[in-house]
Amino acid sequence: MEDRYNADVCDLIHVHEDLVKKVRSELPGEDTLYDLTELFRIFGDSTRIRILYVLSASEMCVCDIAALLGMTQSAISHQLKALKNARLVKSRREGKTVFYSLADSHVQTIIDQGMEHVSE
Amino acid sequence: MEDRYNADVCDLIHVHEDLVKKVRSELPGEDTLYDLTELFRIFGDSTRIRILYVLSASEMCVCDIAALLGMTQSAISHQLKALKNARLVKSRREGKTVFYSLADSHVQTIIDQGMEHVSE
DNA sequence: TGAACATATGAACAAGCGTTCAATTGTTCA
DNA sequence: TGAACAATTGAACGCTTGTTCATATGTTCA
Repeated sequence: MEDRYNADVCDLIHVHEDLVKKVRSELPGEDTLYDLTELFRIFGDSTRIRILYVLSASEMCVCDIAALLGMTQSAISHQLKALKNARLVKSRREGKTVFYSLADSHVQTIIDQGMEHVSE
Repeated sequence: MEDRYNADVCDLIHVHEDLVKKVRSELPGEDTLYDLTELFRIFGDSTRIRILYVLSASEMCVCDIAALLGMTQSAISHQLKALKNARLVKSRREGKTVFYSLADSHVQTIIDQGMEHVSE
């Protein structure tokens, strides 16, 4: 918006101007930032985390996941859609049944890192 | 709740009983699951992600962060509190100023993994 | 084709969350 | 001490979001 980045906020600038420029230039773009935030937002729900955990053990159909987690089929289906939009799970239809599984290895890695953090 | 895990949901069980037992036993406990979800929920906001990005470049005071991101001091302070509760940032007071920085290396790792996922 | 099952979808409601605004706490220095 | 600045805090307001309920789509098999 403005040139002097903090003209109307701080009286004193604590960081060096060149550092500010560096940070500014290294900040990811709007859309990348949006994607990244959206990704973590998807992880930030216990139902979805539970689903991911279950799928890390085995591919599974909607109904089995619902049963395993003690939730309605509809709720699980809605969340699976969100997980699929975020490309965290993929699906495969076999007759009437749709099997879901983890999309790639990043999912497991991210969860594992999170677990490491919380269990310190 | 019940013994037969899907008595009232599916007509047909698609996964093996022993697998179900295995998944059930491997599911983290309630409180661990809560902590993990909470951690990712904190990452799932663009303001907080931006703050973490900024702090990955350098420790910085509240006012500088607010200026850099073009937001109010109050908004940033509220989010810093959330980040601190999640042990993602730490703070250090120097006179009137409070400097914030990333708490440990997990933060960077988790963000990096997320970035890898979204930029595929 | 039609009944039965599995999944998906849309609308609606309640709960949770981020920002703002106003006020307070904490610190420095004249 | 009191004025000035930095940061924190609490209440309130909109907006988002997860679940439920009802309904629709898709598939199989008699």
